[in-house]
Amino acid sequence: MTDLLFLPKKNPIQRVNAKLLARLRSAQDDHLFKEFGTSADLLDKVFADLKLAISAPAELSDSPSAHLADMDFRNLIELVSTILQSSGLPNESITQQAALVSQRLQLVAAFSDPNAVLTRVTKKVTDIVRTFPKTEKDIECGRNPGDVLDPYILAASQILLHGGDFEKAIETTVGHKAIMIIEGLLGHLHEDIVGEMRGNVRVPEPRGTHQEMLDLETNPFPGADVVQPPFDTNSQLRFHQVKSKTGSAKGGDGKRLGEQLKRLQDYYGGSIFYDALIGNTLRGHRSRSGVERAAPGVVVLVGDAAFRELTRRAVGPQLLLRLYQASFQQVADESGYRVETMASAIVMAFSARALAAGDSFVETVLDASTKGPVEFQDSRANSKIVDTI
DNA sequence: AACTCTCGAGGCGCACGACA
DNA sequence: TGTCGTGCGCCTCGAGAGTT
Repeated sequence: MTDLLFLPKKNPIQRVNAKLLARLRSAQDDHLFKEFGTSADLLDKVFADLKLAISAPAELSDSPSAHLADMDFRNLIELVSTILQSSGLPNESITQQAALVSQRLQLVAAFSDPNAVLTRVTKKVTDIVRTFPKTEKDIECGRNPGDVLDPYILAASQILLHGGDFEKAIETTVGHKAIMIIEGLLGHLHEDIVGEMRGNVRVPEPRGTHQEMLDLETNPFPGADVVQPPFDTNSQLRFHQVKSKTGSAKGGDGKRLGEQLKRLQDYYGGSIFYDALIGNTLRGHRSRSGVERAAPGVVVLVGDAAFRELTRRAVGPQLLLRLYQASFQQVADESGYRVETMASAIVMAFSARALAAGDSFVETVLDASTKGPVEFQDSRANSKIVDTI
């Protein structure tokens, strides 16, 4: 059994389940400066990945790898262009190659295995895009039978937003639903991707019962999304709760999450962070005070400041965008999903139904969203729902 | 195995009290 | 009186637990 480095043997973190312990241990070695001593080493790796027969210029052998890895994307492209030029690459291909090299460099800086991450993200996005609404069934009822299309919102959208145009209102409904699906996707994706970055370990909470109970074997880090084990004698064990935006946490969440973070700190030591990736100010933060009250000493971060701690790079937001853009484009090309196409098909279905019932569109939605057998609608007639349809 | 239920997550608009 | 900080409710989905 290997112990985690830079932490006392008696720290309970040494006794978390073996699989997780191994991931924590390997994260301790997974750092840019440990893999690449100099900027030249880093650039040579990128050239090799892209099968370019070019070597990094000698002067980069004197600069640490972080120098290249932390360059702003535009400056990086400029530098790479110069290097490619002096390497004798034909002028016409330099712009494109410089962009490719720079993108790859940012990915290598962020992940030890960028290809695997890109594949996983693309698969996840593909799966989610498949669930975008396509038929009238998809917008009439969510996956929970209780989530039906609101006919009053639909009427408001038709009349207030689209000058009475029903098809436009359906487009908005389809788009709104798709956006909500995307919100859910990205919220989870951020946590996953940040957890896969160098030096980090993603620690999802187990589902089901006892989600909040700390158990070294089954649930060692309740309240943390990402754990950063120390990478040298001067660094600390760090626990992060990661949110997309400051407003994501609902009332009471700050308090609950703060209590959990506090418990982790009391048990394992180290420092605790409450991060929101998107946001440029702490003003208007909905749960800052809640988390601070419950966990005095917690570090609350938004935007760049959060990315700096989570990615240990100066260009964290760019790293994430690079990955997403590559993946979204690929999935869009394959799926060909268009809100307008879906909406017009859905309106045709509604139209047939309204015609059959001799009603207007919204009227049929109103019926579908409010009518049902009494035993489905009245708890007095329904001690236990028996689906008889 | 397939379906349903349940709980908690996501983001946002809104209300309300504190404060300048 | 206007702005800010903070928490709640709404509507959505995901996924484990429970049921058939």
